[in-house]
Amino acid sequence: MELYVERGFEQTTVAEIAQRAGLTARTFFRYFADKREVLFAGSASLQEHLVSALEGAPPAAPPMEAISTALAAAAAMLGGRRAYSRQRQSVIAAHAELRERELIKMASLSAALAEGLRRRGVAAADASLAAEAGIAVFRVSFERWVSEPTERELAQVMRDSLSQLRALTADRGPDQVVDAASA
Amino acid sequence: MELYVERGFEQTTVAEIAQRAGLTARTFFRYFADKREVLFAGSASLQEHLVSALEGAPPAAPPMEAISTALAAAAAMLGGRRAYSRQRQSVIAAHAELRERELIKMASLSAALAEGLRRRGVAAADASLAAEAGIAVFRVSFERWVSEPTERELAQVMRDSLSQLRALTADRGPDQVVDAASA
DNA sequence: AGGGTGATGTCATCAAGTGACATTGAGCCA
DNA sequence: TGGCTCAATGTCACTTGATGACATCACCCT
Repeated sequence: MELYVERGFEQTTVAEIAQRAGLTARTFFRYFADKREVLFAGSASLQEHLVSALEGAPPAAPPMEAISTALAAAAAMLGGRRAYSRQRQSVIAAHAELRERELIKMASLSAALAEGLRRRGVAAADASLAAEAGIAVFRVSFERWVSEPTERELAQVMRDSLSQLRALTADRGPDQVVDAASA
Repeated sequence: MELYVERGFEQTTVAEIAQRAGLTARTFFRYFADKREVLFAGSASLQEHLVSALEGAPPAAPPMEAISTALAAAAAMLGGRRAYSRQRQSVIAAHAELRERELIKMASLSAALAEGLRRRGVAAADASLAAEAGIAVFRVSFERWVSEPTERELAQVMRDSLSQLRALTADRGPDQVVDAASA
């Protein structure tokens, strides 16, 4: 991480990372599948937390409410380290390869949430859609949280984004409003 | 594509691809930034189509309606080649590196849609959220369309998924229903 | 003490990707 | 016709990422 910040991701070689850690490049690859993975080491534990939060939601809660519980757990894990998150995010944002890796982690998160929902008895179709929507909220919220100058809490940003999504999907425009009124 | 199907993505080398095309590896890299990009050559044109469909939506249409128009355009482009889409999808699904690339293409699509919405006068926050939600619908729909045995049209799957998302986000569970009734 | 076990190092090798420069060939113009 | 230009392609050399095979070393257990 030090090296990535100092000289950029592409400009730092695995040999250098290993050297600074007092190890060999070969050893590096025994701990990290590739050069990018260093920045995503914590993502597995984040995923576990989200899933277990999902499991802890009231059984009667509808899918998006359960997702909201999971998002709150995410906020609790990440919300305390805004400075670090900013630094990490700026490294990732600067390199397409890293953004790719981040996206696949998000996709994995989405899949895990969908599976968690299915275990709660949610229909498969609803589950993946709700999970995708939840991840969309996560992504947008996190980005806002690190980039906004205001010091709004991550959990709050997430709640706001979710209700914003609700409003957006509910808004079917003038035509549909007329239809609904005449129905 | 032939080689990727024949022997898998990792097992085929750029030298082999170039040889089958009657070229040199060096020349391959003049056409494709990397080995993965071959499978995503058409994505730029897909993105252009979606954005111009978005621009063509009625100015008064709310964000998600405009997004829905763009999704219809996507369905029109892709809906006719289910067999090819299946083959391509199976190659991509089998390799994490390819899924990464696909995800970043989707993210690029999302960013383009968000920008298109902003040009329509949608607030930035709404725009990115609506775009993300739209891409979520796209992703889920496409996956269903290639994997379902039924021969439902892609456009239809997309419409169904979108209204499903509407229902999911609207469902706030028993508590909120009571609140709403007492309000 | 001796032996197993896990972490690390060493070496060799392959494939991805890139920069610098040479070659070819098609079209064009005086 | 002869020569020029320009784009596409080839050739070569090199760096780096990544992996397999095998050697070593330190430590723990009995």
